Amino acid sequence: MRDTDRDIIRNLNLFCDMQPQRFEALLTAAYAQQFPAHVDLIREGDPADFLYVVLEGSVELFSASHGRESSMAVVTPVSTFILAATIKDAPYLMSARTIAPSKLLLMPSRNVRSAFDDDPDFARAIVTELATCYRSVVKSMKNLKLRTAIERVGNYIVRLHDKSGRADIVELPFGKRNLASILGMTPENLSRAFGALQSHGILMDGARIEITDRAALEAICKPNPLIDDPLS
Amino acid sequence: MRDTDRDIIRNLNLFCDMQPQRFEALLTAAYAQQFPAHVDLIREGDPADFLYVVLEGSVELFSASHGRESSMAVVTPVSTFILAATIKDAPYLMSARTIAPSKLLLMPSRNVRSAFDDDPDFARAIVTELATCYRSVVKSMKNLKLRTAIERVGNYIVRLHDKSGRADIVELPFGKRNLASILGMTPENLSRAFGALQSHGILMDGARIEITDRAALEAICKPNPLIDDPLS
DNA sequence: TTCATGCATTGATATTGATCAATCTGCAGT
DNA sequence: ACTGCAGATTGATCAATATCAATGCATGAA
Repeated sequence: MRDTDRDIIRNLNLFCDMQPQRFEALLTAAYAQQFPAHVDLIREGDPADFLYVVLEGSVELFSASHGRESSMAVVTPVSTFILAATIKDAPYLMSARTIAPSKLLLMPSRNVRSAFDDDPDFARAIVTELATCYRSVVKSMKNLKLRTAIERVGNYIVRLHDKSGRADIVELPFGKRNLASILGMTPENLSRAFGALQSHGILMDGARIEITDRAALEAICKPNPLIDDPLS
Repeated sequence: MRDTDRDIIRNLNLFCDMQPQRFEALLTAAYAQQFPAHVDLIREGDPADFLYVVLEGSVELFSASHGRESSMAVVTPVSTFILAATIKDAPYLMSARTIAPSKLLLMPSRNVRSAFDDDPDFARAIVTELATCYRSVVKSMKNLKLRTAIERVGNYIVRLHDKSGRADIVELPFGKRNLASILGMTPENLSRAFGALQSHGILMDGARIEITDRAALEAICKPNPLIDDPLS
């Protein structure tokens, strides 16, 4: 593994408090690998053999049942995914595939679990990480249950706007097909929602969105920090 | 606090590995309290001053935003709620109210956090608990995104049936209004879903449900262990 | 008992969002 | 450049679910 990757991982909240020799041991058992876009990584129901860290690119977590399929989340650098399955030594609840060429780190779950048993600092870091993941799913669920499709799309744009430091123009970080599924709607409806929002402060141009009237946008989509704020 | 309560709490996965004196310290700072039905316990956005344990009764976790409201989960004895907020010292993401007369244990969050800092065994127990909570929300989300209203209702009945040890007749553990909200639909639609399922292996009578043809019920609602199985 | 209240049910209708179909666009590969 | 393909858009229609309204049915209080 390249030293730059090593340092990036080392600086993750999850690993930064680990005892150095434990961290090295964990890394020795792990390996980084480059994947092309649209490659299946894991399949729900399979045993959780590895904990994954996204170093570059992006990964879609999705789930399917009886012919239907839905995206649950997109994981971007630098964060882990399927930590809960790894910890519980339980089957994955979600499948994963790359949506862009991606560099991933694979850590054998057994090693993660034993590090977690031996290193109280690591265990604590995992608690915090899991609590954050939990709260983030709860927020997604509130987003789904308490909002209409248009509100979900509007708030997604508001968040993008904030993440960009309120730039006039923001760009969708992945395809509309994926976004629609994440937001719990069909691509057709996402398209129509974008259309409808153009009279409420935005201007679409392909994957680029110009925010022309933030106040109007907020008026229509009613942001709520207890749903949208990634912190808190 | 009564000794029986003490023993019940002590036997929770979350607390059973704690060092005895830490457990006692935690309990000393905590207090049990009886609440009538339909009492508001916490409001989303408030600081997480206490970790709650449901000893008796049942508690609804719900959330509201701009006039809409939705139940997220019902917590029954013996389990904790809002653990993630307590750990992160972050505001509650959900509100809580009793739906039946309930006995609750309130543990000051500061004490929980310091026990978690000092006691590696407790920290590990919390990890497991949080991982379980996380996976349970993910399952709820899959349930919502991958299924129709009727399938959600059907699978809810299948789960009830299993929990009862496959008794011929099961009883809804709380009101249909709450159930509808949990399952992401209106009470009217829940009513209609029950009606529709009567031609698929069940027989409704108020809050009592007779399962007359489990196979027919499963055929219509297509259970999936990666959504419905509380373990795994 | 009687009333009032809240929940459940039922039917009619409205709205939302999904599906289907056709077209368009932009990019990758040749 | 051309071709082919996947994704995006648009419109028409359909299905699912919500809303509104009316009624019925319990339960508990007076």
